[in-house]
Amino acid sequence: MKTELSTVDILEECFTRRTESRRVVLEAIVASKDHFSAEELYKSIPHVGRATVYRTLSLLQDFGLICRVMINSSSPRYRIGVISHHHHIVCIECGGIQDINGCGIDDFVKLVASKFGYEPQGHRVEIYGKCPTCS
Amino acid sequence: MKTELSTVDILEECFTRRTESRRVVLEAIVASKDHFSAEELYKSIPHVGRATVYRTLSLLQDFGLICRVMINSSSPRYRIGVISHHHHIVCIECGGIQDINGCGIDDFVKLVASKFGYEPQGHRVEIYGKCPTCS
DNA sequence: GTACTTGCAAATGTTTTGCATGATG
DNA sequence: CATCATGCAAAACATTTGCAAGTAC
Repeated sequence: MKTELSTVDILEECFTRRTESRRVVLEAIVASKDHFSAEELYKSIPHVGRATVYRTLSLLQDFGLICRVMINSSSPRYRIGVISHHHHIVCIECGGIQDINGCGIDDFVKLVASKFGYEPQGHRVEIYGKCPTCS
Repeated sequence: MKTELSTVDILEECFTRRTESRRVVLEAIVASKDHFSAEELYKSIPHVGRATVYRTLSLLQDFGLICRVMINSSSPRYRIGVISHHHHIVCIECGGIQDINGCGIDDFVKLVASKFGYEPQGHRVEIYGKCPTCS
């Protein structure tokens, strides 16, 4: 599974205009190890307006390059990853997020959805618990 | 599966004081068919202050009687139910939410968590798709 | 040059807080 | 009657929008 994102690729493919501001936002996102809030992102990059940060986040979300996760705070946090087929395991102690893939989740979801007559378009599976380090 | 909530029971068990405002808030929540936002709830009940609505929601969440779900809007929505073991299927068309239980989800979660060395404390599974009516 | 982007500031929306007043046990 | 809860208004945040100026293509 390669989540490697080339900022250049994204700039080329997703936006109609390649701009310095977007490049900076993208780099900050790619550099972020874990989840972040819009405001945190904004504060971490000087010289880029708040509105631009929010607008870029919104676009990236539309393109499915980042996704929103709700941990415990009231405001949403973002992280790199596709929202529509999203599953991770969250540590309630340190807040760390780890991807879980290839655990038969996709099949499981498909099964459950069809059981309810739904046409599955996406899913989100979040498991909360203490990670090995914290427990 | 009985999600039957007696407002009186809740008033008795969860709060140190039984008040009219809390009763009204609880009734509005129980009466709500589906998910709702804090603001919607506030507007639906006259004579109860906004702060009281938020405070009551917060308390009920602590008690695990309601849970927050993020659909697509930016602000969180609430619905009756336990957050720690929560799974539902959401229609992306009409926004309807349906509980999914007894599909082996608990076992599945336990399996995945242990695979990653996590001690599972809770989980959230959301499946998105079009419900039979909307598709 | 045209259309898309930006940054700012203001508008909008949401949630929390301080505090005097009122209700509960 | 002590304590907890309320309602209001203000404060604190978070997000969106309007718009003139700047930039990419």
